[in-house]
Amino acid sequence: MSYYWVRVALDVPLEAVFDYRVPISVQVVRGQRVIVPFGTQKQIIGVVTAVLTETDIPPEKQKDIIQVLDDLPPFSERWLALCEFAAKYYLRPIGEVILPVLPPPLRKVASYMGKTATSPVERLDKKAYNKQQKLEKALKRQAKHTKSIEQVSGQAVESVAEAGIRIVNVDKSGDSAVLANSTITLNEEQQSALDSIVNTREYKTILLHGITGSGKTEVYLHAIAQKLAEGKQVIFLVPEINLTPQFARLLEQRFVPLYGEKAIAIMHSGLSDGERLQAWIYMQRQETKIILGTRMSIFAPLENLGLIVVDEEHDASYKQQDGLRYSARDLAVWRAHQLQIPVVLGSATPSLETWQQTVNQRYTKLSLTQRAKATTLPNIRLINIKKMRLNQGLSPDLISAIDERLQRGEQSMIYLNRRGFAPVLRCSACSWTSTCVRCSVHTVMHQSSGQAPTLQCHHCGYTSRIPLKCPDCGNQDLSALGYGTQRIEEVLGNLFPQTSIQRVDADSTRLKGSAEKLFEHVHSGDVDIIVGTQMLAKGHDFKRLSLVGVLNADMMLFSGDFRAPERLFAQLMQVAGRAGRHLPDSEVLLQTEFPEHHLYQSLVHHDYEQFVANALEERQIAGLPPFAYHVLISAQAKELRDALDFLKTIVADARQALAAYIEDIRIYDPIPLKIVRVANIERAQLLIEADSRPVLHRFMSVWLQRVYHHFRNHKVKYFVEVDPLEI
DNA sequence: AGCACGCCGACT
DNA sequence: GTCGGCGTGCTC
Repeated sequence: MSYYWVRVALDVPLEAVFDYRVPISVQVVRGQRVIVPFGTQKQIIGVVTAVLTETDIPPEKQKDIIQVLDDLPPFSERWLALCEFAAKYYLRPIGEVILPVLPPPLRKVASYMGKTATSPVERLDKKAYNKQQKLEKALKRQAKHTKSIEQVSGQAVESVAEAGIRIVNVDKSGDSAVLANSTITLNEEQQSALDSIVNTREYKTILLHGITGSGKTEVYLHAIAQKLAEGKQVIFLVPEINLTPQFARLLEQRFVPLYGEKAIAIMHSGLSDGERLQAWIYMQRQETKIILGTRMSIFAPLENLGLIVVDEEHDASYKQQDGLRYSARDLAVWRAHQLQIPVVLGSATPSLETWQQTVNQRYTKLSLTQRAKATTLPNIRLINIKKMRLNQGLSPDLISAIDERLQRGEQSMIYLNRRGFAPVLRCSACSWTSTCVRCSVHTVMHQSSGQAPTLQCHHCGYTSRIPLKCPDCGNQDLSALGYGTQRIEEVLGNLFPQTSIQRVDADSTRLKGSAEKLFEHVHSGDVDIIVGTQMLAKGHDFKRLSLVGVLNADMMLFSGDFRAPERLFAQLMQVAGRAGRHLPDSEVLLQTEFPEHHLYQSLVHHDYEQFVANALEERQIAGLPPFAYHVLISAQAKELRDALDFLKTIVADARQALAAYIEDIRIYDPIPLKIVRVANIERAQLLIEADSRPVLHRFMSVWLQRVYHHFRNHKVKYFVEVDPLEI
């Protein structure tokens, strides 16, 4: 028998490619999934990246593929090129890109090995078919009874069927295309931004810089409508799962009547395997017109894209923090370039990387400077708390401002980025503070209504009861130090006993789906005061909100890395933007000990451009991104020493063996992470910096090959991150 | 990353 | 004797 070979991408962390033998009678093409044997025990699913007429693998090592999976069309060249680029750019093997982006049923052998040995795709199709049959029967039955009613109501009727699927009777004859967009008229700025987007017929990255409330969403929706009308597909990225429901509603309202249910797919990590598979199938069969979702949606296998939208492009959530550490925003720009289509990056506070690209004319900047609704920007006031006596963390100004809102029947929001009751428990007699046994951090005191207080570690999740006395000196007077959302909720409850207070943080929204319910509750208007963390800052449009109080902003001012101010400014702009979207005389009160700080001064004047000019100048002087490029290697081990030694060893190797490459590269000293130990693992990191990205990449790929082959050490695990956000 | 293989100590 | 601890090496 004669054979040929295929190169298969596998989800294994190995810097190698795997060639398998295929009998000539079996057809396999690039982009197809195959089941192959791996090692002595396992069978795994891989993706064919090349078809070969020969291989270097010695014959005794060669194995045959087990099965070719053809339940979906093969992945396209363009899609594979996207994955190949991502693999190369983020310095990972191709299999670690391709397989993890697939819904689990498509990449797990188990889903093909059941009793009936069918494919999960077929099973889902069958299920959908049965549902459809059941539905049609039900509709027929219903039609008999309700014929007369339908005649009265005339046209499109929404009906909820037994099977739980919503059917929309599409009225194809009517002028619903006009209807879909005519609901809101654009102002001049919005219109000209829209024109600029929809008239683009080639690659262009457009920064849509619009203050909160300036109606970016409306511009997106109009642009999407236009591209869909041209028969194109659209990717719409949002930073987090929380934001998908509200955008889904908007998109469904406008586009389901025109294009049907399947036209909109949702994709995020909160979906079940089945839901993800279903969305993926519709996409790969090109039935989807719009994919709305979080970062993973940038890998949507759509073939006829006309536009990519990245909302809140500055948001750190676009960067994946484990596995393949990709930036969905950056891949969006790459994909737009590949396809020669426009990509819109929207933000009120663009990242410095994006802004700098508009300065050097690589990206096009479009600005929305007016609030779409006729409200003014909130007045931002800095409360100098340096010499002020606070009442349980709250300044008198803030308390009376809240009181005022209560009198007027308006909503207030207290924002503090710190969940729990108090950040630490302390012994008033000795120096004991509550710390985690597994991590080098303080444990946080938690105490919410009716529940026993606990100490929790926010890094490893370890939870314990509150000690009755100090473990060091036996003193019984332990005090909760500082304020978290739970404590502020309690304080507000005491100050304003008759009011309805809702806390919104990771703890109050822990259960699946409860976040959405909670936000609905807030929107319903029954809530007078909202207390919460950054979950509140993003996207939500609270109609009755006219006061935002910000409590611990200073904490972020000097903490963390060189990007901390940028993040803080974006966060504060965003949270300030919650106020006064609908009500006049709205204000933001920010408690700070440094009111003269230029960041706060820019904030008071709603002056992002001043802030960004300042920040860019600082970055340029310091030789930091966006004027330089970073790669970060982090190492973990039981003992910090081992992690540091590993990093020192590979640096020494680079200096010795790669002297030719290293000339324009700056390698910093390995350092322990600020939080050295998490879950009993100690961590260190190494920053590599260069002024040229190609130079940095060339060096890194050569170096990492050496590290992989010569310094594998089972005591130390290491990760490589290109363009790290936190260093 | 898994998984097997292999070489040492503790237990029925 | 054998169960199982995890160091070492391999996966087409």
